[in-house]
Order: sequence, then C-alpha cells, then structure tokens
Amino acid sequence: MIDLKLLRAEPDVVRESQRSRGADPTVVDQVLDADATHRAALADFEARRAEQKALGKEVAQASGDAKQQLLVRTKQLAGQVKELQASADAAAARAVELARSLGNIPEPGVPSGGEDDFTVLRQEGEPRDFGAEGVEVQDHLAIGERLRAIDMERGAKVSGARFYFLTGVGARLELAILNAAMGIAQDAGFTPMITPTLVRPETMAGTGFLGAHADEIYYLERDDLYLTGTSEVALAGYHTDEILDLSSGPLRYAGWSACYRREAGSAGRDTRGIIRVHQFHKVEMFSYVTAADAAAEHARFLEIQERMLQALELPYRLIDTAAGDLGSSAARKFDCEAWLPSQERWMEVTSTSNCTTYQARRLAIRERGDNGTTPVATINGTIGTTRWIVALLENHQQADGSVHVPEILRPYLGGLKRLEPVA
RNA sequence: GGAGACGUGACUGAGCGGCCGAAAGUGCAUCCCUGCUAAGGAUGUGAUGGGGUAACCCAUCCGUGGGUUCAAAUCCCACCGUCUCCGCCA
Repeated sequence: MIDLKLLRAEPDVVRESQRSRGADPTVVDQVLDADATHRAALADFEARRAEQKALGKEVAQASGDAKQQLLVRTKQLAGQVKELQASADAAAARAVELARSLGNIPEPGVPSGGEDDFTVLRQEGEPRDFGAEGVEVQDHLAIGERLRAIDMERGAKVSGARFYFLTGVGARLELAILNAAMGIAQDAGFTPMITPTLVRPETMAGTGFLGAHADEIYYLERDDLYLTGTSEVALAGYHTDEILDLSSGPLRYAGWSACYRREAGSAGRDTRGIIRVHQFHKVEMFSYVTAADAAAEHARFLEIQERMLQALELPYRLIDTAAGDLGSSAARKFDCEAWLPSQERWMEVTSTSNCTTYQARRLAIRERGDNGTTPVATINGTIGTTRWIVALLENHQQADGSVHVPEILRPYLGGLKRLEPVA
C-alpha cells in the first residue's frame, strides 16, 4: 500500500504513477474521497465516544435517582456510539480497499508502458556461434532426455501436464545449481532459510499475491491454506507486525523452497520441457532495509545475480521492466534473461524487485526512527531456479551430445566436468 | 484423535467488570556518582489513527473476530496459536 499522507499531499504524483502503469488515475480521487469520508466519520465517532466515557465515569460514582437518570442518557448514547462506530469502520474499510488497489510508484527512469516496453540496459557475454562450431542445436528437453536427466512423460502420467521428473544427473544438476546459489548468497551475507510453502490466507493477502494474479495460486480448500509460488511470501511474512532493528544493516535472507504455480493464463505457452512448470525449486534473496538504502540494496541484488550468471558462464542481457509489468508491489524491477539457443530468444532466469515501503506498509513491518516508527523497504530477487537447467543444458551443449559443466557446479557433482549421454 | 492449562508492552510477569494503556521486575535512553571497569542512585521509556503552528489533546489496541453491559484486559461464544498428559503414526 502506498503512503496515504503522500497521496493527500501530492495526488498528482500518484495519478501520474497510475497512468505510467496503464492503470486508472481516477482511483486517486476515489481514494481521496473515501479517505475524507472516513476521517469525518471517525471524528464523529470519537467525539461521541469521549462523551460516553466521561458519562460512564459519573455513573460509577453516582447512586440512587441520580444514577438512574444518568443511565437513561447513557443507554441512549451507547446506541449512537455503536452506529457511529459501524459507519466509521465501514468508511475505513472502503478507504483501505481503494488505497490498496493503487500500485507502487515507479522509480524515476522506469519506462512506462506494458510487457513489451522494457529497456535493454546491457548485454553480457556473447551467444555461441553453434553453426561455426559444427554443433546442431538441440533444445533442453532433447538434451535432457539423452542425458536421462528429464522425464516429462512420466511426469505427465503421475501428475499431469507441466509436471516432470528430474532423474539421475538432472536431479543432481538441480541440487548443484541451488547449492551454488545458496553458497553465493551466504557469502554475500544472507542467512539461509528453508521456508514453509503452505501459508495462511492472511500471509498470502498481506504479501499482495491475492490481487490481480490470484488465479495463479493453488489453494487447499479443506485446510484454508495457499501453496506459495515463491519463498518471497514466507520471507515477507516472516517479520509481519514487527518493529525491526536495522541499525547494524539490512536483514538479509536466502530462502530455498519448492514453488507452485497454476499457470492458469498461459495455456499453450512454453509447453515443451521444463521452462514453464507447475512446480519447481528456487533460491530467493530477500532483504529488509531502511527505506533510504533500498535502491542501493536493489543494485546489490542485481550484482549478486550477475555473479551467479557469470559463474554459470551464461550469456545474458539485463532489462529494466516497464511500469505496467512491474506487479503492484514493485517500484522497479530488473530481469536477467539468459540466451535460449534452441529458440534464439532471451529467457528470464532472474528477477529482482525493489518494493520500497509498499509491501512492508501492508504487513506492518517498521523500524524505530528518531520520531516514531517508519515502514522499512523490502527487496527480493532470484539467484537460482530449476529453469536454469534449461539455459545450462542448451548453452553448454557440445557436438558429441555431452554438456560442459561450469567450474562452480563441479564440487556439487562429484567433480564432473561433462555430463555424458546415456547410451 | 481425547483431556487439561494458557495467550497482557522489547522481554518476564501481575491484574479477572468502572480508580487499567495496564503493577512490579528486566532491558533500553539520559543524567548523577565513580581514576577505569563493576556496582549504585534519579528520571524517562508502547503502537496505530485523528486533531492542533506548538506545548498538547482525543480515540483505538491486553492472540483474532463477534456478543453481553451505561461501562470489558477482566464475563460469554467462535476461531487461531502455544504448552502438558494420554492415544495414534513415524
């Protein structure tokens, strides 16, 4: 949720933010309206309630006839107070609901527009010239099957479309990627965390995932629990309702978890292989940081992600996501996209968002300042996922059907330098 | 699954209809004392929202949500959570 004080003081900033996201700027006026209504209703209720409390004290001291007379008045007041409270509560609920529908305000420099309006900031590494090397490019599934690393057919048999088994070297490769990611995060000062993947509705709603993309989320009705699509949910929920001490720097966590996504709106997209699946694993960085330091921490996240990409020897480009594709919580989002040789396109492998104080305000996570408490900022970002297997297999495939293993993964693969096809 | 106990501020913990936003202690902050440290003394120390130029004032909050009452941390109901014992499973 954005800061209502900012909204009152500078509604134009928020209107402009809405426009750049392709959202409705008139919501701003609805919020202002609802906010004014709420404050008026609240003042009415509070005045009447103060009266009731004062009379209540007199009742306690009075006796006999005087008391009976007071009780007549005070009973009448009680009814009024109850009504005023109900309407103040209703007004508050409406104001908050409207305010919550406003997206975070994009950082200066974020391109406006939708999914295709991103800016390419730079490219690192060159895609290999497979033709010149005499390599006939295979896609990750073909490679994975030759290595006996990926089994889609049995995944579908057991669980349905977009499920898979990672077998043998495939399973080891995933563990290697995630362990390497965990290692990099730990070296960068992040506390390793293994998080719950089932969360209560309050947590899911608090982290902002039940908004526009609620369709994407698995829900267990019998238990009233949601399956998380990222450990960000649990890590953001971790400090809900707390006042943090950030005087010695940000709180940094690296969460390892299974992730579940329904992929409801993406029928027909990326149907082959494990690019887009219902269940995968991910190592996610998450920081709680003083608002003023949020952009610097965001830059740090990007640097760590690039360290991982470079360690895995993948060519990639960096994009600055457009306002309309930020998601409601983010003020800025950088994606790293690795080259996908079989499709000759770039494929998202990491994403890092600066949510500024938007998420923390909603979750009531603050720190103590000189005059009272202030919401902290939250930053999240990927370091490794199952999808990296795709980039790895394709970019490191060799003419003989084997796959080169980058140095960083070898300790986790018993020293293997190449993954060899199984006859 | 059965039986019971309990959820109060940063923490421990008292309060069980009005004098309670809440005793006491710990911690923390400032000051005093002290050669340094330790010990000691004094004062202060919750959050959220609203109003005011300001000192400050008002309201709300004792797990969450309802209810009873003129009045609820305190009584009633539901839910969530924690702990103990028994059973069951591993």
